[in-house]
Amino acid sequence: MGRSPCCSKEGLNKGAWTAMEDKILTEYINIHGEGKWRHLPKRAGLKRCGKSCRLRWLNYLRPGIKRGNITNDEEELIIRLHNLLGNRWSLIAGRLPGRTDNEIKNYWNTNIGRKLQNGTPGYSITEGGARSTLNTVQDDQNVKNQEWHYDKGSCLVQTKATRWSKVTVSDEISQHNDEDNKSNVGDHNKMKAFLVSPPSSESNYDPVLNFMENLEMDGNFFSELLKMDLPESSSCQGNKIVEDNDNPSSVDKGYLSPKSSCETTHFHWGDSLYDPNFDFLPVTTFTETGFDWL
DNA sequence: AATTAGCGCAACCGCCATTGC
DNA sequence: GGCAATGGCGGTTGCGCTAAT
Repeated sequence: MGRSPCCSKEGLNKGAWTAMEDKILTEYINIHGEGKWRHLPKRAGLKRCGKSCRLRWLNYLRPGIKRGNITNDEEELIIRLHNLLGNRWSLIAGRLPGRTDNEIKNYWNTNIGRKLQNGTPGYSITEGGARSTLNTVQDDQNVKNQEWHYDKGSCLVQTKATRWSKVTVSDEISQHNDEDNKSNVGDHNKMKAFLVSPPSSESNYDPVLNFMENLEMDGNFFSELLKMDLPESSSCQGNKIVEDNDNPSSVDKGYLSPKSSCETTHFHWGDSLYDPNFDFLPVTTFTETGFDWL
């Protein structure tokens, strides 16, 4: 017996939502909160599928949704994030406050993707980057197993979102940067963060996604992010990787991997990630491993 | 003015992961 | 551990609007 549908399709409205439906849904969620989507339509008196209600709420009615007018900063960030993450719109949307995955996906398909496709000046994508890599391996069995994929001469790609433990970017970052500025070393990329490794069962650990998925942004995030002097994407060429099992891989992209479950480690942008006090395997520099997306 | 083509976007669909029993 | 329910995601579709012919 196959799975039952999420809801009966009979007698349900489809297509565009009416103002009345929006009002009913909004009022119901304001009172009862989100969740229980399957039962929501019946309880709220809506002739809609639960999934449809969820989508309508998340993409349109939810408070704080920004609509239209993707700014240049946002567009640039979308491109960079897409270069790293591929078509993982929800992850990308998570870094753009007020934007939904659907909106970003649409924007990509109708604007950026077309510009890239047409070779519009100023629009490019890292050779062999996440998007192209993902497309080439999409049907691979490994995708279903959430394993890492590597493409010769390209960045690494994880094909599905994975939960990671928390990363905290501490106050020391600003202090550290202040010190750098005072000493006039000219290295504004230095950034100290505390990386809390995932449980040992989560073997596919990646610091970039870890950082991405837990990074909290304030109003200055975009401007600060775009001001950073970061390496070119080509820097990912020629690096070697050492995987969890200590077997060197032939892939060209560096990859940080903890050997075991552990507490907290420190790293600097621009510095080697290897910390003798921490059981990380030796890898390439942090900037060369995964932050070429910026 | 009528028709057609292109575009943007909301919504739907199917698959997969997670959760709860 | 197995199964069903639920939630979430990415790909795709189709409608409505607008510009071009």
